[in-house]
Amino acid sequence: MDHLRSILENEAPHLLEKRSTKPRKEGLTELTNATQGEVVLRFAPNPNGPLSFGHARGLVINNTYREMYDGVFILRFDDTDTKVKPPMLEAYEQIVEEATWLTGRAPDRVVIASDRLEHYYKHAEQMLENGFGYVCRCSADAFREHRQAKTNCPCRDQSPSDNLTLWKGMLKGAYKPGDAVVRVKTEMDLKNPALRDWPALRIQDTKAHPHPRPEVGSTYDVWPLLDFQSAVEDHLQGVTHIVRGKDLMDSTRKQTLLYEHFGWKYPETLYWGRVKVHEWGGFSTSQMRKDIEAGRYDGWNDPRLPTLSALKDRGIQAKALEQFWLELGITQKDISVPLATLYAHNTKAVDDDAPRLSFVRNAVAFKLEGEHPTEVKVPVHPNHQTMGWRTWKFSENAVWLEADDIEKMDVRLKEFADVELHDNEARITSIERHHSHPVIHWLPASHASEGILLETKNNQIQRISGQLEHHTHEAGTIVQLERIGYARVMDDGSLMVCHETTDEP
RNA sequence: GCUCGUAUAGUGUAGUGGCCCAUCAUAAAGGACUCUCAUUCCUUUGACCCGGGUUCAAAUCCCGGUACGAGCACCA
Repeated sequence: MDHLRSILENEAPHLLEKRSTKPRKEGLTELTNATQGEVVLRFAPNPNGPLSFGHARGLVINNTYREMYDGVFILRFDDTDTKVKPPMLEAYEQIVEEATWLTGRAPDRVVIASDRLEHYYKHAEQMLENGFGYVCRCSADAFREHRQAKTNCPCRDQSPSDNLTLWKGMLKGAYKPGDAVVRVKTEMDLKNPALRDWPALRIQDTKAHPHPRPEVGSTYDVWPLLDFQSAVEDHLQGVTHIVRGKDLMDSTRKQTLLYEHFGWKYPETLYWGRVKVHEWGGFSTSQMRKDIEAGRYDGWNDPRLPTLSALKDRGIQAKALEQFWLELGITQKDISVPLATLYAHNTKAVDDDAPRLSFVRNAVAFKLEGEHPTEVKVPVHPNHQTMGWRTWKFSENAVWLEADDIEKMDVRLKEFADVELHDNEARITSIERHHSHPVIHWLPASHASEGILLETKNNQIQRISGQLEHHTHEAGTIVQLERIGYARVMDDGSLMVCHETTDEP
């Protein structure tokens, strides 16, 4: 082999040159059967809480396809469970706002499932009339045995008119939750047990568990299950492509069977795998809700929580989230990603516009000794002088230094002077930079006030007090604290570290 | 248990039989620039789960194994 190579090197070196590599695919993979301008996509969260980090994937991917194909993006609230995962009234509005923030535009259409029960009823009736659905009065346990044994349950052979009568009974409240359910007829010997005569609508006690939307409240007792509601709604809205988690694969199969009964064409479907974040592990809206109610967290935008609002409050940009999710793309692999990747995107999104600011943690006062100018000018941003200058005038010779820095004897006060430190005195040895002393950040007492820096570390919120440079940045501005990192100015004037760090276990 | 799905550097990802001694990002290490431990730039390290088969040719196709994940709810 080596011999051959040496021959080639002499005789035909061009054969050894690396050929140019295939261009790397840009953006998301093409959708199958997609026509420009005719793609309809939807993202359907349960409004049982505000959006979390994981939801951002659905929003970003669907919205990106919408842009690629000049299509329609529907935000749909699948709020058909009032007991196990009850919707939260405030979440409806918040989710629309968060989706708009993340994608940079409002959804083309907002659909609320609980507004559309009549449509689902109508299709349930069609199903019963045409004999591909039936009202089943078996208990869940009894049916489970039929499912396992591949045997028909006694209700399966009822005539359409019997089914319709029973259905009217369901609507009138003749049955309690669990006593009757509408099933879609498939085959009881299908290979996948999950698909066998799956349930489409059930009864919920909305007196005990009213729907939180006042216009719905306790009006209805018969509610569709996700597989049915989603399938019918996708058809009604003309959805052409569905991108969703692979946990819903069986749902697709169930729904395809239903579509065949109705004679509809099922949308093209793409799946992604499960995503975990190293720092958070798994997370669920229901669990977060419990923890908040138990007082373990301080509301939905507690910085320790992986909600979109918490991320936003910490200064994570919509652009960074978008880049992050697009980079992961759509694979069915279950993955675990570090937050560092998100932070890298966020740094890129934020750095150019982040004014520099000095924050001296655990500040220690020093007296300045020696000749020096009466003011110092430091740039707002070292790479963009157009952003202006910060001017610090000395009204007294007092400066603040960080506790961790004062162990060093000789330091360079950034942009100012070389000093020697001892006994809370900082003696100026030179204004020009003569030595390679470590450069530290600092503040003149006349330009600093008490400040608080908030940082989440190891799932704890830490409040670090110190001296903060005077500034006029509005709440919401992302600044860079010199030698510390990016932080967001909060409403109360404190600063929140954007990119949390975790100690190695 | 049954059903379905997935396996490429530490983490993600590109790759659809020959442009592959495998792409890009991120992380790590080193360096340049810099009056920040920032930004920017450069360099280096580092991977096709295992075993068979098909083929002139396999990361790519087929079979088997293994690992991981999901579904088997009158949740979404």
